[in-house]
Amino acid sequence: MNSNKKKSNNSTEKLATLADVAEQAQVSTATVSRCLNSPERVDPNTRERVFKAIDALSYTPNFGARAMAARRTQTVGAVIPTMENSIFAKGIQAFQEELSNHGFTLLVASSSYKPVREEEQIKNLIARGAEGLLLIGYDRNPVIYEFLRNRKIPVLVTWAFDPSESRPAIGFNNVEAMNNLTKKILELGHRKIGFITASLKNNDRARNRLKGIQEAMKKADLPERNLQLVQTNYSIENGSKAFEKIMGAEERPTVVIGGNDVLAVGALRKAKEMGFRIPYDLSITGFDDIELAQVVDPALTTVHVPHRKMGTRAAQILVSLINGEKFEKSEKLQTTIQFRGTLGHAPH
Amino acid sequence: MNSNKKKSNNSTEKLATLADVAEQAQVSTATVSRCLNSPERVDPNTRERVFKAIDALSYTPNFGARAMAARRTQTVGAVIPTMENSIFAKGIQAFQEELSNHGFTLLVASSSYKPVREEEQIKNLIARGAEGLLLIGYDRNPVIYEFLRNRKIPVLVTWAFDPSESRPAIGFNNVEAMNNLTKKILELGHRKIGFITASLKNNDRARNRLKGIQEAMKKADLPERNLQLVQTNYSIENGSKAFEKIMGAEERPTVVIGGNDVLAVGALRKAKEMGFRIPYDLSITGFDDIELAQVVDPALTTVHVPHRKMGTRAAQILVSLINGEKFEKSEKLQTTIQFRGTLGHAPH
DNA sequence: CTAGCCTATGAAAGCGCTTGCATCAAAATT
DNA sequence: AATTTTGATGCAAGCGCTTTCATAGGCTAG
Repeated sequence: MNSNKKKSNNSTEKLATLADVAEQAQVSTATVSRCLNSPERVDPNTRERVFKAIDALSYTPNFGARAMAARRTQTVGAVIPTMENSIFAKGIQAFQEELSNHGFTLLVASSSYKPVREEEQIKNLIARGAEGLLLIGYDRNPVIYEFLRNRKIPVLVTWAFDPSESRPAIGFNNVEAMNNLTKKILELGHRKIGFITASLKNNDRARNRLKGIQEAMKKADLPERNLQLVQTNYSIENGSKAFEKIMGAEERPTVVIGGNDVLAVGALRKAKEMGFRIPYDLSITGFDDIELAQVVDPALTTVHVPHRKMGTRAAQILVSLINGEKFEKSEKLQTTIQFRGTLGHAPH
Repeated sequence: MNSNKKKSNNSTEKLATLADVAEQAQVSTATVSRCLNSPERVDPNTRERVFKAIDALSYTPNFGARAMAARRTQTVGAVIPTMENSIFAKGIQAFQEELSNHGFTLLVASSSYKPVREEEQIKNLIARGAEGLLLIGYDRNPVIYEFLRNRKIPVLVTWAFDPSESRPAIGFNNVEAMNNLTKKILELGHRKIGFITASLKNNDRARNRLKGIQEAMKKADLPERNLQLVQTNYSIENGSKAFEKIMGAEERPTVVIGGNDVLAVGALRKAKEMGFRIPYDLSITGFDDIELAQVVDPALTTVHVPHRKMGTRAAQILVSLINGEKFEKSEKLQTTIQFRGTLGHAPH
């Protein structure tokens, strides 16, 4: 039946391809391709014919084929721990906006704070052609870094900046940020501290925040047992539970530091439920300064992180890395303490 | 934007391909491919050799090539209005989890509530091989639906259920949900209502929520002018501003309904700032029941939406649609009113 | 022993695009 | 008028994979 080489284009059967467009517009596929990728290189008349054909067939390019032929995808990937709360939302939003200014598309995936899942997602993004990767924090299996290095995929670490690490990063110094906050807390007379943190395992940011607290306490000659810490997953509910646990202990702290705002807000809620008057009976602090922090009552004293700026710069750096520009020095962003209503003097 | 620079030499050595693996393992590419896709069809000894080679070369498949050859991507796309607040987060999370149970990958994109942007994103997802699409709400350019129909891409509408629409959907009835809430509000004696909503344009959910309010008011013989409405973009800040505006009017309402929790929380914050005692002087309600709602003080009375369930079912339905199963009846999920602390009797 | 059937594998034809090189007519230069 | 340059286009070779079809042995059954 089909001895004819030219396939008759039955438009209800298959999707239009570049070749179909070419045929319809009476040009070669090369020309159609050029219309799409560098329109200025084709004659206006031809161009018009081609676009008309594209329209008529409601053709859309096939990304996979394009990527394969051009060996370029113009996409970068990001793996964030979670999308469920908005900790990363603002930064990623800015990242994405800036990326698109540079003609790149962002693919986001989330790892649920699980290293294995992160690894899967990284591979998946690579398979999908990500030309660069944004990763949160430094801490992950070296094998993965090696893998990425072999593939020559630029990686930018963010949400953290550690002067002792050499790989490209843009973020803030978690030790320092928490250290500053703790100093402030100690100045206010607090001597017993509770700390609700994410699991310290596989999480350099959480570990460094802890370190910041410990260093400040040490400097103030406070013994380690004055720090009571509980690890839990990030969620308001878990923050509440952790708070209960801390307050169930023999010697109650006068201040509870949340490893992030979500945890702190959970603690705050439970504290109010339990009848604590914040900040008179007890102080609470957070970290990140997400919207949540401004909305609770009293509003949360927290460490402000320049999310948007971080995202924007991250995009710029990653793009330049992809374009083969030389390794720029990692960038440290400044955090500030955002004083609001939940931090006060230690009760008498 | 690019290209006036010499391209960086980033590949002296190339990445391992299927062919490389084949050579290394002394088999044909067909066999390697089979090892990857249906291992049971190749001899255990051969298989072992192949996997050893894969490992040795740290080979990873190229998604684009695979997609092109197999004409199958096992991915679905979703376009949500925003990632910035967590309105869609929970549902999408569940959607994604269920999808991966079925061997599918999710690609998410956000439209910032802009139709044009949504259209772009839809095309982008299609170009990337999405085999099915999850879209929020019904309201969009028919051309887009037509486009999708031509391409035979199943589309599932969610976050809304409208009995008068015929396309597949899973969600809740926005009219009804808001109608129920309003009835409750009227029962409490309120007669003047403020409504802060997202822009009604291009947003059937917002329009239907409004409709729900109007119908309830009509039934109670309240004139239209008893409803004061302001449209704004979703953000806490905008909620606050809108609230101010409403309260600046001549006749103040005794209850302010937020089109969603984010707006309601903004209103609540401003209300407290302005000295209103909630709910004694004024009632406020939200919609969605996101975490935010539980955390403010007083906690927000809102319409609870079964986010996770919606996401999970959406995944199941979409997968079955992709597998060519026949159009199932759209599914309506039940919303409930979540009474908390911000709704009370109208001040006398 | 031979026909018939598996099973494990390979050869090769695409999938839909980009791009280097070749071509050719028209414009610019001599 | 002859030559060179330029601009617009086509040809065809891949890009890295899957999959049909063919083939070669090894078994089973008669």
